Amino acid sequence: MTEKQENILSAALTLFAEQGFAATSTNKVAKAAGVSEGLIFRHFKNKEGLLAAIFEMVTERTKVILADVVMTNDPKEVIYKILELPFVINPRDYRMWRLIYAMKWQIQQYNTEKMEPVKLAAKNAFEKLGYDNPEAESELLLMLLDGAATAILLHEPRDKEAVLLAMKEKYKH
Amino acid sequence: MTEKQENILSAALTLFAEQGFAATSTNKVAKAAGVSEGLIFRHFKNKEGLLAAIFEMVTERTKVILADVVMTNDPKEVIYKILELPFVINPRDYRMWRLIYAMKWQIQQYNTEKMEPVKLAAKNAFEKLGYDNPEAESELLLMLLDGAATAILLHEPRDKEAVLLAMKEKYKH
DNA sequence: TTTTATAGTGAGTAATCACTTGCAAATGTA
DNA sequence: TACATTTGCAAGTGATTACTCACTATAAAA
Repeated sequence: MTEKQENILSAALTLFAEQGFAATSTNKVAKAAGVSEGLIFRHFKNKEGLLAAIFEMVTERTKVILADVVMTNDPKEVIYKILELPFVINPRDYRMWRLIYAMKWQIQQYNTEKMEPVKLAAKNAFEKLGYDNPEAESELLLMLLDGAATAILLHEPRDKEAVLLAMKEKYKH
Repeated sequence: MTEKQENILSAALTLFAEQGFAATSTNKVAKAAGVSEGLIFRHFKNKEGLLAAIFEMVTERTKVILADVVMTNDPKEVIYKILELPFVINPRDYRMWRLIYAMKWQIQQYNTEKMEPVKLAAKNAFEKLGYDNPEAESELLLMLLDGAATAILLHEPRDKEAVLLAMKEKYKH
């Protein structure tokens, strides 16, 4: 991976996240990355290939982040760790997550699959804790996770700490 | 509002929701609506004007839907009605909501303002019920609402009824 | 009847789109 | 050194883009 390749990926990630994939021309990406437009196609074949490369990068990162949750044994800790996820995102990664969340509405497969192991871990935790309907509870937890992440990425709630506390409260017993 | 104007708005709504605003050409909209391309610009000035007209339509509809929640007095009923919102969406309105939720990531102002009265009603309800931090609780409730709506619009959870039940359970006391 | 206004068309327009090509410079590798 | 490969650029390509313009159709008002 040369420096210019990285520049292209970084510029594309920013622009795709800010303006959307379709609204971002390869010309804009090239200018933002400080390279010729042709180089994008040399390295990534076409515009979709560029998006695919970004998603590959993203998938690797998310695997690392989510691994900790899935490997946890204590059921209550699993739930708490899932709830904490959106609150411990590194602000440097915001553009990455914004891209993922925005693309969800255009491309289906990318997001749901990625969270499947988390959902399974949650379901398992709820089973261990004796919840009435672990399947529904895990579905609900992922909805909450999604909603919290959206709020943080879009309008940064005033008192994040208090919101997290209120969330955990709902899963005390 | 002539029939062709309505056709344009309806076709644009569908296409914008399915493929995104930027990825939908005015040519496509005209063909789907069965009118000449020029007519779009006669009635809506430009492509953004078309989007603005759609959002105006949408804003009127949401006002009607949300009015019922805001006018409710009993605090527990307010919370339940907010939670139920995503579950009682008319499937015919799915494309409308998908467009709104997708556009959230490109245009900021449209969505947050619209939910402000709901958030206020929720905060008021939590205050009446003696919750520790009504501000944080109302923020959390809106996150949950957002997450639930997203799940329903994107991948239609298996047992919606059970999820709603689990949600209400969290606000029993 | 003439005028005015609105609704609608279809063929343009310049600009921008994703993408290709030919060629030069840099970088390995023997 | 010589040669092969990769990296990079500039200048293209045809297709598509949002939008304009000159024009017609309909119909109500003057």
